[in-house]
Amino acid sequence: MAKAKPRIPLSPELIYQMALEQINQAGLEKFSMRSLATRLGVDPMAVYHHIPSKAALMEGIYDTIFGELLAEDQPMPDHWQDKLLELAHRFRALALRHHKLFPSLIASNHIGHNELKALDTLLGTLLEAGLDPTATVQVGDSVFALVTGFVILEISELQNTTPHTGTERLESENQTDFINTRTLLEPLTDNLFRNSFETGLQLIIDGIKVKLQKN
Amino acid sequence: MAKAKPRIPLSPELIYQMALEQINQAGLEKFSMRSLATRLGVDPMAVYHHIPSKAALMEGIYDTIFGELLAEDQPMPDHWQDKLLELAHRFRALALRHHKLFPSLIASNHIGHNELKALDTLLGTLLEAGLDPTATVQVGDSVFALVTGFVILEISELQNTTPHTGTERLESENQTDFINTRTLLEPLTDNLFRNSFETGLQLIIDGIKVKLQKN
DNA sequence: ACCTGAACACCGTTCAAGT
DNA sequence: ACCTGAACACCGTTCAAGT
Repeated sequence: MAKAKPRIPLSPELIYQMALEQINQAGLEKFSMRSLATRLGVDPMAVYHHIPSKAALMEGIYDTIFGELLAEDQPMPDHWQDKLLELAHRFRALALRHHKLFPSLIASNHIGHNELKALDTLLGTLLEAGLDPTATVQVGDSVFALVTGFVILEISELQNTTPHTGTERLESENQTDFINTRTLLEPLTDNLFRNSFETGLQLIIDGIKVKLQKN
Repeated sequence: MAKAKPRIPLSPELIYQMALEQINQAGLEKFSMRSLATRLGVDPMAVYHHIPSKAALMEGIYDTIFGELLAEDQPMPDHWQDKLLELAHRFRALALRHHKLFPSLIASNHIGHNELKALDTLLGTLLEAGLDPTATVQVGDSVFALVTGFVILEISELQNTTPHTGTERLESENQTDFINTRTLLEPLTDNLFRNSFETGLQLIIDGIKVKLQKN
């Protein structure tokens, strides 16, 4: 439990890193400016000399993890479809890696530098595909919405430790209700959202192709 | 500022209603068990005799607002495409009506009775369209993810009072960066997400049609 | 320049007590 | 049965003081 005192003096980057570690280990609920200071081996208020508020700290953390998205070793593929899939998969991997933080990131309304960079890459990819400017923005929003929605869904299940749309939840309901949900869910077992994610991406890609043919 | 004392004694339903009113007026940040009690004209701890914890209170509120989804006067249309669009539009309207609450609702991992009911209706609609069971679940997840992601995006913008993906945000960045985002966003002005939402839904509907033709 | 420590105005929740 | 009020163990943040 004892933490080594930091040889290096405090810096925003170090603080973001330590905060991230703590959230990954103990969860968001246990995370506070005070508990972070304890982990840093420092007075509760020392952090305020580097970061003005808890809100600013959170935004810094969000931007830090978004930095992982485009800083990966693998190069981006050439074709727009592959590029789109690659971006989506990286986003999903990022979200699952930081699943304790992600819901609050999504709920936050601040868009950081690195998130903007990722969005720009997405828009560029759709332009390459041949969409006109208006369509690019609208499809870009759709892709972003789909991917964001999926990771939220998936993380929500992850925390529940119940498979898919709440099978346990379902059992507490009247046996004759939710007939569709019941009959459809039972045959399926694992990797449900992974498969749905791929299906959803393909759905949008097919939709884009329909859109491209119309022009 | 003075609140009338409740003639009716406390009940979970009354508490949910008052909590919802307070959140709509003052926002989630100002909302607390203590401020709620003040509004109810009651001791801070009185609420605990009806609802065991703040977490349970929030879940109750979430379920209350989901109840609005299927309790509307208009009947559901017949054709699966119209039904899907109707459900999506109702969900969006619900989310915007309760935009101060919705991000935390999305982040919450509990699925309530009324939310499950809405999901069941969605799955039934896709079955009617002619999808097989596996496809129904996967497409259902996709629709849910898309719609959820969109309202999150839209609410996030709403709170920013900056149009779309952060135009103000963009101005604080280096002028030569984010070239795609810059050139695409400038010609567009209002109702951006509304249009993107319709485009996204059409994208998925077209994708579903492609899927149906494959069988 | 950087960190400390007391203090302020809050939280959610427990528990014994009142009616 | 239903509500109260003091108390506990926390929060984020301000500010004057230390080195």
